[in-house]
Amino acid sequence: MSGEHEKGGRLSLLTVNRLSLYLRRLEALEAEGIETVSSAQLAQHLGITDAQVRKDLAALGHLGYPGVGYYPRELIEVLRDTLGLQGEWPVVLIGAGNLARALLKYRGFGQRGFHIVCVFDADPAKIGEKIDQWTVLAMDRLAEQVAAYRAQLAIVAVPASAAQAVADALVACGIKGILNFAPTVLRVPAGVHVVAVDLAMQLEQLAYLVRTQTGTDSPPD
Amino acid sequence: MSGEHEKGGRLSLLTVNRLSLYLRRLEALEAEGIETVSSAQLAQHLGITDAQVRKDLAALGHLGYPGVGYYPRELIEVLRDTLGLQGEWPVVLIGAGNLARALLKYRGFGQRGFHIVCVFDADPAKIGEKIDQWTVLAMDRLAEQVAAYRAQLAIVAVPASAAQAVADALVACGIKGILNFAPTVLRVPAGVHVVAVDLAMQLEQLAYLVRTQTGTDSPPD
DNA sequence: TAGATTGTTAATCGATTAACAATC
DNA sequence: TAGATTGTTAATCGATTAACAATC
Repeated sequence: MSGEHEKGGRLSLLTVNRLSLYLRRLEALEAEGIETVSSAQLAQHLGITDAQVRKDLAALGHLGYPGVGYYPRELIEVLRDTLGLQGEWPVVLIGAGNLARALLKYRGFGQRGFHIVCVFDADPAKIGEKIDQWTVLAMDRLAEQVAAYRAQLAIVAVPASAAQAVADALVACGIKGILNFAPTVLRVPAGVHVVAVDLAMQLEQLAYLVRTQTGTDSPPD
Repeated sequence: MSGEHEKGGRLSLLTVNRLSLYLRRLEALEAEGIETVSSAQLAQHLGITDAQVRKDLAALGHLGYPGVGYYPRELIEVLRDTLGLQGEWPVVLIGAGNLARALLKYRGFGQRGFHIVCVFDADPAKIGEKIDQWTVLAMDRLAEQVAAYRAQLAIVAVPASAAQAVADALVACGIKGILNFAPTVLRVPAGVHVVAVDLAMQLEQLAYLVRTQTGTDSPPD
């Protein structure tokens, strides 16, 4: 219905991530009532080159107007379409610990059409517990719920020691994408995707940047 | 004292991230009592090529033994040194909402020498509140605490609308690295580093992967 | 010695940028 | 028309991989 001759799933993940950032910025601009925006303006906001912005957007079609720029309203539509954000995505959450609870309350997912439909935990003490609108379910009800909601995405927020077994169970249920918060590498078969959010690794990266640029040779103290 | 002729701060961030993953794997191997490991074994675990592993590790010195492999014990030492994990890193946390609380309880940071030394929030209702060992402080005490702990790193876990002002305050205090959880692009001066953990973006990336590989053209329902 | 594995080179691959004709 | 800005090409830059001599 929309985006007839899309340019396929050929976008690199680096590009896809930038598209997410463009989308967010464009939504803010539209909310401000801005009518047009140039590649140079978008680029400056994100701290990248204008050529990069044009190349990324040109991959989605002829969306810009020479001499004018881009219309946020039009671009938002195409970006949502490209990123698959026009529909709703049911997501199952595995884990009911501190991080999982924070993710349940995070508003950012819902804004993008991602809805956590149920929460699971292996700990018998947590089963049946109410967290806002959710009730923690036992792991043996995973397959049934994934099927009922036709969920393709899962968030794994369990300890590293349990993560691989959880991933195996998710794959067995037909889950196709896993957002993994456990600090471990998950092995999944081809056709299943894992995106890792590795908090300690990110902090290590930051520490490396600071330590190697500051000129200070070691952390203080 | 350690790592005399280090090969400098020339490592790309992609490499640094892989070093973090090698380190974690090597620690697990050492705990299992494994004496040697080859680049091929490390590569298989991470799903990358053995040439990549050797190239990454060769950048840190001649650490491998032809015909033998690498000794986890030795490599761990060098990796910790390279990543700046030999000392302790005091970190200030801005925000005392759900995500911030989850981060306070996250054990993974402490294992790597990152310690959250204090927590700040702008909401007067939260000031003085006790969260485990921490007491939520007012933002006007930021400069004093950053100086007292000689903190160089900060974690920003506040709403997007407040994030830039928080970043500005952190920069003014001399913070050199910011781990940003707010879904917004932070502008900071040269010499200050930002690493973004953008949860919605990561989920969008996953949705893109699933949608473009499954053959399904749109999310279910 | 034979077998295993490294470190490194050269080749490949992919992503970014500069530049500019085409367009409005 | 003059000015602004796109889409795209070619050049550049950087990261990954294959291959293999050197090493133990």
